[in-house]
Amino acid sequence: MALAKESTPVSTRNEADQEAEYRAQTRLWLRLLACTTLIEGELRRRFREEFDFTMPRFDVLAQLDREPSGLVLGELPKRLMVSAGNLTPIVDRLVEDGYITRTPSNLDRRVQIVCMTVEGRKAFRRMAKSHGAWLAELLADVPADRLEGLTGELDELKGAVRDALQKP
Amino acid sequence: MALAKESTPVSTRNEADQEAEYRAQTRLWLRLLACTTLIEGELRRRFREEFDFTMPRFDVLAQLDREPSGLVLGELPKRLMVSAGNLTPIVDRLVEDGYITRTPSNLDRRVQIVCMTVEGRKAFRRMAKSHGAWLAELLADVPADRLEGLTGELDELKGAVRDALQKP
DNA sequence: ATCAATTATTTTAAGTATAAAATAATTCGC
DNA sequence: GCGAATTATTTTATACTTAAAATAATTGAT
Repeated sequence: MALAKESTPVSTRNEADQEAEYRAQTRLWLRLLACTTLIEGELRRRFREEFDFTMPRFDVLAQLDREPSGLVLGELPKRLMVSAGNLTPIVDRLVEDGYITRTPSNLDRRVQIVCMTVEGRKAFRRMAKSHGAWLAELLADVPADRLEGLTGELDELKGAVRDALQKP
Repeated sequence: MALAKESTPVSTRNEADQEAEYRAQTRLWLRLLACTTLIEGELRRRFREEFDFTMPRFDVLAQLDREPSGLVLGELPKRLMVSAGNLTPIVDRLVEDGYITRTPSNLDRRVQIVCMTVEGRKAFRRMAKSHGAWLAELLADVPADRLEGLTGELDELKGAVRDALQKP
């Protein structure tokens, strides 16, 4: 019988193999986490220092920048993977600071529409430019051809995880 | 001095290339962030549901599990990338719940030594086993040979980012 | 038209993250 | 040994996350 290395049924695999895969999966997860926290921490720090802004605040502006006519408030939590309860004070403060406006819809008075102000748009563009430059600085040593490949692999990883979450 | 990196003189690269690399870098970062938050969110949720435990609490136990004779309290923030101020209540509660002990050192009474209790060790092993199984479930669709390659690439990415942070 | 069910949003509460300031103990030069 | 500097830890303050409960407006069935 041939020693099929791939797709061997789990029942016929010895414990050592199982353990090895466990370790490989854990290593992958730890690397992923390390890379993300490293970059995220630096971006967050710079946002705070340069603009007194947090990432969620920036993310809200980023969404609104793509919607010149504004966005239904309830759409933001869906797009940003942020809970609605958490969004409220963030939007409150963005309104207070003059970056966005919040007005009730005429069609459905439960719904509120948030829209970027002119100054908000200007401020966002400035921050987005810095954001891009910071990322370029942090990723400067990653060869351009590697960027694409890694992005694709992460895309597949995301799909695999999402599928696994769908199953049960 | 310009903000952007200049491994190739800017003058010889056209703006479109520059923009393309910016976009590729941003895409990579967004994928990285998406994968991590997806997995992290699921692990966090299960930890809470199954064990009423948070990731930082688990991480502290994971560190102590490798140190049978205990660990100087001040060592934990360094290893876990968690601030000392934040660690205090976490350790407080682990002590309160009987997972660990905290005793002043004889040699240096400023220093406290934290050590896992027998029950703490047992509880940790149980949780670690679940953690491994959850990860295996989430990463089940990632081919074994891809695991290694991706881990290696992320290692290089981490190194590149770390180098970039060192420079200034 | 009215009332229960649905949907949108806000509030509340407990926990965690981060940074800065405060407190406490120790070490080292003198 | 004494006292300033260092180091360890805690406290404080602000912000964010999450889930659950509360509030408010609208829809749909009768």
